[in-house]
Amino acid sequence: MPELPEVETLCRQLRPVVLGTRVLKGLILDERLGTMADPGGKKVLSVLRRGKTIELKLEGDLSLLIQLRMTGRFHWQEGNDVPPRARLQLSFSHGNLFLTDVRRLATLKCDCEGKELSPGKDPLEDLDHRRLFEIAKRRRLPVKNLLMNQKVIAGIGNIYASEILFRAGISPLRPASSLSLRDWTKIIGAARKVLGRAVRCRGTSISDWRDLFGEKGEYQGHLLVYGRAGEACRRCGAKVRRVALSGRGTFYCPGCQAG
DNA sequence: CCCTATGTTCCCAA
DNA sequence: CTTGGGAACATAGG
Repeated sequence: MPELPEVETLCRQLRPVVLGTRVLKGLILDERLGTMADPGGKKVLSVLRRGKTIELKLEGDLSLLIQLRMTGRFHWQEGNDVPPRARLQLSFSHGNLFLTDVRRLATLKCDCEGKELSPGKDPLEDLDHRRLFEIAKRRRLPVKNLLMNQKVIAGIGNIYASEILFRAGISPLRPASSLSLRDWTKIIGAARKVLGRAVRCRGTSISDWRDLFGEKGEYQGHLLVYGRAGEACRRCGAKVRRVALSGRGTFYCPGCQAG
């Protein structure tokens, strides 16, 4: 479920809660998650977002890298009740951090080497239209698929890709190679606007996304095309269309995104 | 039974 | 070797 704004929301909420405090105990509750070096007794040094990955850096060069994938969620609970579908528990003196996950697709990687991750560029920081143009000019895949390539841009998923392209006025079906430098400038501007606002709204809760404290986000009220197939475009009144690209629902307005 | 679902990775064909 | 698409992963809901 979580894309950049949802993961960023979790990181921002986690920091004041766990930064500088000590993990008392770490428990893997679902074997499928894999193994983890014992985080017991270690202080949380930083909480970082890299694309859609959350990195908890602990003392002793121990990093926990968590990808929530489709249905992974973090919960902070002051009591010791284990929520349903819990897969990971980190206990602190003042509460517990749980990872729950209905579909069990989330992953945990434990890195004791202190290695740095190298995902794509972050759309809220170092995105450069010239670089994207160079990457795109030899690619024939639809521009939406390139936007969702985490090695190119880290953090954009299926919901925000449609929203960003709508705001940029560019059809998601266009081959990446057909975009001009100016098109990429528009996309970067739209991405910053959409993602920035979504972060301030604490994400999009159209089905089951909830933040660290179980609260819904508010960006679902700002969606202009995602999930609106057959409804009138809020900008031009044309019917919003849904097509499938690589099996993913893709929404756009044929009026506003003709080119 | 069918299809859909906010993600990533593996496999295969071009 | 690269590119891009589909299946798989696992589960729920319409």
